[in-house]
Amino acid sequence: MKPTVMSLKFTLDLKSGVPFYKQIILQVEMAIADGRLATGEQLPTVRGLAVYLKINPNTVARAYNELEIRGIVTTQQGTGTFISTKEITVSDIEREKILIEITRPFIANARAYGFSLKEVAAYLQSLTDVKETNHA
Amino acid sequence: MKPTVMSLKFTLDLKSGVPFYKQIILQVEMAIADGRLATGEQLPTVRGLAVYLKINPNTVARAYNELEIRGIVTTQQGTGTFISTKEITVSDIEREKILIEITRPFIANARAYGFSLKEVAAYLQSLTDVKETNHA
DNA sequence: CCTAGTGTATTAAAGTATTAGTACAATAGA
DNA sequence: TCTATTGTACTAATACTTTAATACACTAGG
Repeated sequence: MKPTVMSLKFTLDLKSGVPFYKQIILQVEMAIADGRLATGEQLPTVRGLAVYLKINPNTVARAYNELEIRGIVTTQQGTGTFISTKEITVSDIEREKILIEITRPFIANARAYGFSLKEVAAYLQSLTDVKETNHA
Repeated sequence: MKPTVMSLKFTLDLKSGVPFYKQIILQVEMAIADGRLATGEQLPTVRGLAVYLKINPNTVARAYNELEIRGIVTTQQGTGTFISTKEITVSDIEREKILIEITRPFIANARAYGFSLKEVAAYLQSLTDVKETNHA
């Protein structure tokens, strides 16, 4: 059975200010993350989802395009859009870039509060010690 | 001696596509993170930096405003903009509370990007190793 | 009180992002 | 091949973002 739009429960928050295509991306990513969409499975068609959400097909297509750029889905004109069978792998360099990006403002903030880098690092380290006893 | 624009080496990349005000925010954050700007120190004045970068004062002001919203700087009309000094006279317990408060969203963010706590802690640790060789 | 220096508010121009309308193109299967 | 189904391209309308011009308001020091 083909995955239906309904089974994925797509919704749009019109008041959030978040662009429709970004909301779609987010919901696809979440559906993959919690297993509602498995690798190889077909996404709702561009038109099908567009009709269901009462938006233009191009908006859905844009979401799918960005997901393809990120390597999350594969699209085939005339056939459909599918969850990539490949693992989502960003390069180590890309990954480090992201880590730097999100860490920088945190460190700036911590220092603004009078914490030294060393102190913050030690705290983070102490947290890992705690967590390790819980699970993986 | 008041901190000068020159001593912080502000620059704008006109071709990057990154908004000027975001570039300024980034450079202030980095200056704090690596110790070139300490708590209590004054940032370049809105006008001073605007003239130096050949942009409108409002653009600098916008950067400073966002930094204030993030709690990184404090502005006083007629006086200047300063790196926040929120540290004073809090107990160790209060201090740890603050650290937990500011660390929690950071960890949440990092995990949302697929980084494990261990991984983040290790990265922070690696940063301290570098910085320690420089100064306090 | 005045003045030089500081940040702020208002408005407008230009660029960019977002979405939709419409038409086109590729694929699979009868 | 034919046709229904799939994604795509192009264009334009609208809203948002970014920056600047200009004028205003607060503060410290003489």
